[in-house]
Amino acid sequence: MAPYTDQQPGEPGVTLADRVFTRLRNAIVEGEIPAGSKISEPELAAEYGISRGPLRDAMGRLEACHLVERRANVGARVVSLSQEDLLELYILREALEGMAARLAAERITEKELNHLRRLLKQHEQRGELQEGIAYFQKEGDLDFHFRIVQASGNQRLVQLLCNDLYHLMRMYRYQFGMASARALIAFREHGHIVEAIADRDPEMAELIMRRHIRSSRVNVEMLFDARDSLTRRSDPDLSEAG
Amino acid sequence: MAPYTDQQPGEPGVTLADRVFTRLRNAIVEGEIPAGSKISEPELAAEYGISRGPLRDAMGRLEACHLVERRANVGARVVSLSQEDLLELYILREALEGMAARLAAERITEKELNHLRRLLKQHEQRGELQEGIAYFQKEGDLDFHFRIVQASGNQRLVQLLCNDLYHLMRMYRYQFGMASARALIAFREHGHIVEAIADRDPEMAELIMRRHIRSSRVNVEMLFDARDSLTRRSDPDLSEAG
DNA sequence: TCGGATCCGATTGTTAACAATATCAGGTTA
DNA sequence: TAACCTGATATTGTTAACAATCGGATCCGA
Repeated sequence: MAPYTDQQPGEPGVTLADRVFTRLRNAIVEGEIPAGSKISEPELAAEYGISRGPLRDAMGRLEACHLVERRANVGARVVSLSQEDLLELYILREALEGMAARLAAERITEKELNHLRRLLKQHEQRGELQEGIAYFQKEGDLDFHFRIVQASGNQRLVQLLCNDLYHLMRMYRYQFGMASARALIAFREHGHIVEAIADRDPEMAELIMRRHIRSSRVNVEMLFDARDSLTRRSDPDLSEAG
Repeated sequence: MAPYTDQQPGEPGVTLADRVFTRLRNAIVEGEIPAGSKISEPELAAEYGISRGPLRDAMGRLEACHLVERRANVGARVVSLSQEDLLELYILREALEGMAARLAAERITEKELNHLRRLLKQHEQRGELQEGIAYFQKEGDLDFHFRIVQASGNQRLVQLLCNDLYHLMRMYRYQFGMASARALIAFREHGHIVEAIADRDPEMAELIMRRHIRSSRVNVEMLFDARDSLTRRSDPDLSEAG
């Protein structure tokens, strides 16, 4: 299981609300509860065999990590992912992970560095890259980014990226299924990032990390544009309807 | 009232939990409820004239913005601010607001630009700067940063900075009372930032904003170091005790 | 036929009582 | 004396019932 998912599914997790929160988050991220769908409190409570109290608690936390949206006296819905929002996420990651790479280059330990190298080697040997799909879908990519952020030593950075943003990224991947020819390129860029960090070159590490994430964003942007023009061609209504 | 506080104190705010959340957040940020103090649910509930349900809801939200920390079956405490944590916050701001300045330089409207210029002029005319204290304490500083972030047009950036980080910054200011000789310098730097944005120079805008925030951080760091060496001299225990 | 008011049903927000857990004081034993 | 166990107490987590609000269907009038 990915290191940034803070709990095994079966693991206790002190309180009822804790456990339900973790289960719900997984269910939402992996699409088991569809994006944009309404969530009924009594229904879900019954399904999980608890009362509405702890469920509402869990819902509150899900709202805090932007996985559900609530309106008073109306109810909660799973967030519906938009292209614009995904692009905004990439902007945030560019800023935050760029800084994380810089800090990592300053403070990383030899042990963490070796972890990183081993991770890259694993990715290489698994032969996942040639197939293209796996690197993104199996979240080897996020694993890598996660370790860099941890190496930054900035707890607030770790917390923000790993508790909120990465789960959202995972959700987008499950929903949009982002496989692309960039897998191999991305893998090579990861190598360059590790090199810069190993060289203790903060400037370079930040620069490459930012370029890396920006390239991902541009790639996604192009995919969206392509898809948009396709759907527009097959749904001619959209281009004229008033 | 500062534009990033999303609600007037007396304003309804649809639900009980909403109102209590806002009131509690203010009380904590302004130090009315002291940092590090334990929070008793029954006690607070009685004080605010509500039951524990909505109070717990509010507490959950406060936990989400890192203003209180909870441990299951033990209780909640107001966060206790540490120097390390404040420095971490500055790192985050450097990354995020640097990016915000870059985006603002790309997309700001003339209207927003005029707002910014007017704000600076107000700060100048009020003569708050000469006294040094006011610019930070009265939050003219945060008002300025807030507008830049808004001009970035990135909703996620806005949300993250204005709902969480700025409230924490305010809390630090109330608690540590950060007045410094940097007020006048900071004001001039704000001017340079607006210039870069007005020139539509994203690279420069980000550079200056980052340098601006980093200078604040270094300044705070020096203040801490000075204070530490002082207390160490007057509390000789600390330097030897095992 | 269309627009709007009104009622009904369902859902959410709130409350108060109940259960489970941790803290702390006191006593016991090595 | 110190460490450990034990029980009382208070606090939190959980539950189920109650109140308030919203959305939609129905009915009425123009």
